[in-house]
Amino acid sequence: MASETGKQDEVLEKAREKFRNFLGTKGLRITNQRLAILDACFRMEKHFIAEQLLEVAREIDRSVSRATVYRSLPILTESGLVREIDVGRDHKFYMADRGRGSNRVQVVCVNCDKIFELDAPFLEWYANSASQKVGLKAESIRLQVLARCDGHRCDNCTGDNMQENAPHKHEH
Amino acid sequence: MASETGKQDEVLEKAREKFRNFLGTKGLRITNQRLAILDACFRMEKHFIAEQLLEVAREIDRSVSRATVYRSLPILTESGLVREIDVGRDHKFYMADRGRGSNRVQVVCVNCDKIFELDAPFLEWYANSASQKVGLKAESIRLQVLARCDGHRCDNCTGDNMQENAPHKHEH
DNA sequence: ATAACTGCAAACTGTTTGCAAGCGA
DNA sequence: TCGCTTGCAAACAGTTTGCAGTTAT
Repeated sequence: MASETGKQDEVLEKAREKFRNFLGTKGLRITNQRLAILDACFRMEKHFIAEQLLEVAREIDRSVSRATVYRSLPILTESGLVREIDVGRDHKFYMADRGRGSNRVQVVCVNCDKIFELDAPFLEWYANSASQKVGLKAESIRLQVLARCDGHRCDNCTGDNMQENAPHKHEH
Repeated sequence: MASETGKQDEVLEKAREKFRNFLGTKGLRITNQRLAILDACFRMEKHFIAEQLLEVAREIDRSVSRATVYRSLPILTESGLVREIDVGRDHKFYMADRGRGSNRVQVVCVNCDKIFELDAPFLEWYANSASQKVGLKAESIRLQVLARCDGHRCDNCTGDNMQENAPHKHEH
């Protein structure tokens, strides 16, 4: 448990440093609110929406406002520290990027709204291939499956939320 | 050209019939507005948004209102006559389903907002495989590539819109 | 010092909804 | 006739923005 916590701290420390660097490079200022929002992102184990982020960020710094959360999310996304995951539901989801990269499939349960993620290494190659076919240059890719737990509720519904994926290898 | 038009009429006639059947089966009523909206969908060559659909539907039946368009789209989608394509931009896009099925990739140009579509037959298999891994049952899948025309504008930007795809075979 | 940043509240945008009137079966 | 459908306008939800005060550099 101690080593777990230590590992998380290390991840957070790296993220903070990367964020400071990013802000510096871009000529943006390092503010308490931005740091609080970054920390909040990494406190979340799973995918989160802006409103939840606001809540957690406020636990860290009372002064954080909704507007600042919304203004910070694009910055965090651009810095690569946070991934935006739009599954076409009501809200956009976000998730701290803990180094898994973005070649992933999201399996979204339409019953419980939870998001599972799986690795899909072939995605990058595929994006390039498809873009080239129409004369464009790939920038990002998104592969999502809407699915449901037929009748019985899925593990995720009943138990707690382990949607923070299990990597798998099969890529055909 | 005559044969082209003839073919389109045939497609439309089939769509109307399918729609009538669907409505009947579901105990929904066949109204002029719903028929006008269906026709409008098939008048659009490319992807469209609700507002554009309203405009065209009104050319067919002056009385069609925005509310009815929004209320009809889910019905049309459920009937399989129209596909909903959410690319995570501001609007949702829709497109009449002319029998190509839904195993397709969308390549979205971030410069001109146009959507190219390509066949991706492996998608269905992949959706099932991924869903199974997390214990769910696949319902629909979505594969999208955001891309840009690096520097020069893409064919689609300059010319007219041929985003109504070119099928391709490569599926690895 | 000064330009970037912030919170607040109002504005926006696409979509949904309540309601009374209309109309298909 | 009966109740599903409709148009209208108001409501909604998530997000963005203008502004005046605050703060990092």
